Amino acid sequence: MKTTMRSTYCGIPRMENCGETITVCGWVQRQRDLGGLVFIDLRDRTGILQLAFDDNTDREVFNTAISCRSEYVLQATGVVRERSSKNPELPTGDVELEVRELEILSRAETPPFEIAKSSEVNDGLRLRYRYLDLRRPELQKNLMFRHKVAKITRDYFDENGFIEIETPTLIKSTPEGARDFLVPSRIHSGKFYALPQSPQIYKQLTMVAGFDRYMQIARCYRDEDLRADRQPEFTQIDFEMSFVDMEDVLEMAEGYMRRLFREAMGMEIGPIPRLTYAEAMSRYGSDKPDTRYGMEIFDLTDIVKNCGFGVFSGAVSQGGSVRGICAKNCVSALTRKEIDKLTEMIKGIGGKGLAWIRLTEDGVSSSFAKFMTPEEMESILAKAGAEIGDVVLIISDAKNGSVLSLLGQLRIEVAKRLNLIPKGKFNLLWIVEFPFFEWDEEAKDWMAMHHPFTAPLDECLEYLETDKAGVRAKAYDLVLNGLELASGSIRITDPVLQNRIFRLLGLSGEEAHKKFGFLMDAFKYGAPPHGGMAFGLDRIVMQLTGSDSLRDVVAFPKVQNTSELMTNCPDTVDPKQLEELGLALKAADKPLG
RNA sequence: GGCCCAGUAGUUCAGUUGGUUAGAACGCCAGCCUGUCACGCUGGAGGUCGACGGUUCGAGCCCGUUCUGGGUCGCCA
Repeated sequence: MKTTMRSTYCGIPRMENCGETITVCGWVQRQRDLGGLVFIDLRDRTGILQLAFDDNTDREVFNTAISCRSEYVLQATGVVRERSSKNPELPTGDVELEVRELEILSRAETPPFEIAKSSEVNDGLRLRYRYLDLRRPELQKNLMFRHKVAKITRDYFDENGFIEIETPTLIKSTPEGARDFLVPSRIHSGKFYALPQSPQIYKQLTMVAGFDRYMQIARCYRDEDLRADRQPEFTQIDFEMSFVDMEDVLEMAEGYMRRLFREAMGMEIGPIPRLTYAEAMSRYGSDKPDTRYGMEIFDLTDIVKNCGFGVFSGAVSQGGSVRGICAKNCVSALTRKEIDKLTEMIKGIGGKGLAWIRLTEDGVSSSFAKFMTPEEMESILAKAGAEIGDVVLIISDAKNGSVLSLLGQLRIEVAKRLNLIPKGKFNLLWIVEFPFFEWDEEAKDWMAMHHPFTAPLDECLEYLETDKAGVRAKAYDLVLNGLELASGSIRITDPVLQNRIFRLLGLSGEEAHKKFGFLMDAFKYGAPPHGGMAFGLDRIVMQLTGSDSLRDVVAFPKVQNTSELMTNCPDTVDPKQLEELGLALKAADKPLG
């Protein structure tokens, strides 16, 4: 084979290059054989260039062109010339390459699916042939954008004095929160490493070590089930700073977002608004609200606490609440049938039902009006701000938290169904003052909502023991269009306070020492106050590219059952490997075959 | 672990109440064609209807089980 002597990319040539001799390499997007005339669209990661062959073309070159099929890899040398009929669809559409030399570098079988711009092919098939799927311009664009985001990220943190430090990926398992992926040790038979869920502890130790500002684009692993916005292995933009409090971290993160939007998107963003967790929950029923649309939650508890509708008054008397949302100008879209579907959805996620009021030109219809006095209905509509054309949806439950989270999900569902979500809009939002503790119904105990190294707000220190529900943390999330983009906190550096927290979380001194002793020890030797956060790189890229799934921004993603279809992993291993590790598999519960 | 959706040609899909030899478009192969760019025209090949079992005189269609893929709840400190 000839040595490759590419002089430029396919997407580059323009009118001003006419007359230049160039060499391009790429894949055949399409070959058009018109008889005495052949065109080949040659594609590389930068775009498409038309190769032209006619009766001035060398006979042998012409015959080679005729034999070219889709996805052959070619090297073509020729002269750039103006086209006699131009193609406004292509950036290179004013020119073509008058080919003098053509080499087939590699032939290709007919691919299992077309490498088309908008090919709607079964996901499984695409993933089995991911290397072909990745030839599609959208995916190439996404991954190149991802590279750009990573580049901007490193530049930003570097310019702000951060040092990228790699932390280990074979670490000690700390079975709290998400499940760890485990890696058996050969040398220490019966012992295991874990893959990190985040570099949390190590990055804190870099602070103790005096690096002052750390960052890492770090691969992280969680052995939990997948979602469209969740992969078992993912990438965090992780950073940590010493001698700071919350404001400093938020400012650094905000600067990063401003830089990213400016350089990657060409957009200027203003100051990022803040909501407390409590406010976010009561207004949006979510700790990651999508503020691109309104439909905020309002409270009807006081109005209906003594009303004749038992469902409402009963919920209130059991300590619960009655709240609603108002869908403006949706009465024609939200038919009785549509509301029935929403009711089903609410029941599917643990709700008891959905009460509604529809305000049409012909009057008010409602699922519960007959139980209410006219004055009560009047007050409800006033509170809802409802006018003709609106639909009010109301949920009651004996548990406040359930009412809010159900309405939060309903709000999203209604917005999706009615297309209320504006496109091309990026709403960033800080959520601050997260609760420190979270009641775990299953364990019947208080757990750390963020992680146990999170510092409580100074003013909450006095009632850590007495009012756990009221303790708030120096923890913060950054939300973009209803998706959690980043999360972080100021850490505890006082060993006394840390031990107090461990006790409150039900960790004995002994247990805490076994799990985190090295961190506690480290803090004895001069720990600077520090804090930081971590962004989800995959999620940032997903949002900024307008992708619906992480799969569109990860080169080789896993599917829902956490396997990877191209390489077919996970897979069984040789018994010899197991033996070396001192592992034996339990017999399958069900006989095979 | 639960729930919902999908699976018919290489791909995307249609397929009537269960009734003859399962169709279309694109792709593929062959021939023709000098300005195409989703080239055009003519012809052709290509199917275990995801798999297994059941009901029936007869199943792509009905029933059961199962596999695969997607979404989601649980889960994700």
